[in-house]
Amino acid sequence: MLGRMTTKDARAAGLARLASLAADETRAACLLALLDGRAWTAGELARHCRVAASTLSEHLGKLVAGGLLAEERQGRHRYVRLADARVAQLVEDLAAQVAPGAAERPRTLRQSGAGSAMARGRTCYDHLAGRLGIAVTDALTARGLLRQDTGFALTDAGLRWFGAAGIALDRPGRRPLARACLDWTERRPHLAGVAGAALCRHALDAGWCVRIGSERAVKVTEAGERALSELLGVEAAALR
Amino acid sequence: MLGRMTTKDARAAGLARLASLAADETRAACLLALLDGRAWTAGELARHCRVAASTLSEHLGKLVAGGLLAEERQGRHRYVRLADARVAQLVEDLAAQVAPGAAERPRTLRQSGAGSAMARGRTCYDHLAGRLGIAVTDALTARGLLRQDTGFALTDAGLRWFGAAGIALDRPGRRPLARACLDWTERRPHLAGVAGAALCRHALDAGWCVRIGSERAVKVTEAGERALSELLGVEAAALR
DNA sequence: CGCACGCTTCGGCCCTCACCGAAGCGTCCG
DNA sequence: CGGACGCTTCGGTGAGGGCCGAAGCGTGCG
Repeated sequence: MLGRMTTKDARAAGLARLASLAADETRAACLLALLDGRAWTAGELARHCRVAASTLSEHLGKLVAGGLLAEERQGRHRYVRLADARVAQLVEDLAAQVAPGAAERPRTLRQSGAGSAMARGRTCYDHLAGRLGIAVTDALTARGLLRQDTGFALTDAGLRWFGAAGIALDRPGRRPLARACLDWTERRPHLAGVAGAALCRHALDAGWCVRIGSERAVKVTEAGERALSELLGVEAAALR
Repeated sequence: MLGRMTTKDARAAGLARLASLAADETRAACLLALLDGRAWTAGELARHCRVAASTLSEHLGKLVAGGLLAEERQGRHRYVRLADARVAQLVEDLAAQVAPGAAERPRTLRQSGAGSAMARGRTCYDHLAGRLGIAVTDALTARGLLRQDTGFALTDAGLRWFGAAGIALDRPGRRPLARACLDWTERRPHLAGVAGAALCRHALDAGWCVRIGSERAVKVTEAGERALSELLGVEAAALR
């Protein structure tokens, strides 16, 4: 491997370097944990992964150097989060690829309890997932606001719906307005991209749903059930 | 890491195992080479990667066992190809993530020659890429056949266009009809998914373009220029 | 039939890297 | 100001894995 570098070699080396960041179980656990879109401290991640703080510190160094994580120092804390939506999508895609067959197996009661809260509704980086995310996506599709049969895009009626609901769709950079994200509990695509993020933010801001516990799970409020029913015709039963 | 397995640990372990398949430079080079969508023999890949046949044999074993590659034995040859479109998309996504900034650098004349043929037109697994792929995608968009502003989906007019052109859009399984694939030379999305694959196959079958050399590059024929101009209004200048 | 060829298996080498505990550094609080 | 706390650096250890050449096995050609 000592020959002069060709373009092809450089691409392969870059790909290998990127993949190696996720090729360690502890770093993979960090990436999955950070998929909730929030910033974690190094200590929280160390406890979550059950490794020494020193070990995790080295992992964070690599993930930050590799561009997958962004860090923010506050006092004696080191907060890290996924660098951007691109990275989040990549981790999601990788996790979705591995999921087939691995996710469903008997769990203990306590875990299945937490699991079912996650399955009901959760955030996936910056948008809604779980049965909640699917229900919203399906409702948008059924009402002709989102088109899934020929790809994945909002319709003109969909654009108007977001406007009427008072949900602004700012477009920063080249991020797509609507994108499909494979839901790993439901095994079906839910709405991601700018529209998914705006909808999730609005749902949290307007009190349609609230975060429960310190994890990614969210719970739909009564006001949220009313709003989703009125605006999208979502059945309350689809959220349980 | 000896505690009882939780669901979370299993997900992280699976993600790490998947990523580790691409975390080696030789295996990464194999995956990138196989992105042309064709089947390579083990020996071809070994020469391509400049490693001993025995080394490459072990790599292929891991990639096949990991589900990334499908193999087919014919006589004393072992042909391998990417397992399916999902895997191809994953490799593309990973490669696109690493590309920013790494792809453009001065090359030798010979390499830049090969590079410019690749940049003009090539296959990306099973669809068209390079300036050719972008030109087609842009033409579809300009004619209102493909919608990119609110996501990525064919329009009803687009569905009719495929029908009128005699290009069948069979939908095997859950693969999306239209999907955006980031072009690593043009840095913009081109058409992938069922429609992209059907269009590419039709272009090759109808002689709109032909493969040149033994690599991924393709060349638009005169008949292809006429057809693309008539059917989509693609300017010949956009293909050079 | 026998040799050439493509691929695989095996043994051994060496490098990489995840892990830990101890020690050090900076921040925050009492 | 001193101690608790969060994080980082460092040295050492051990496991894993990529690499090769040699040898083995099966296929296909002359």
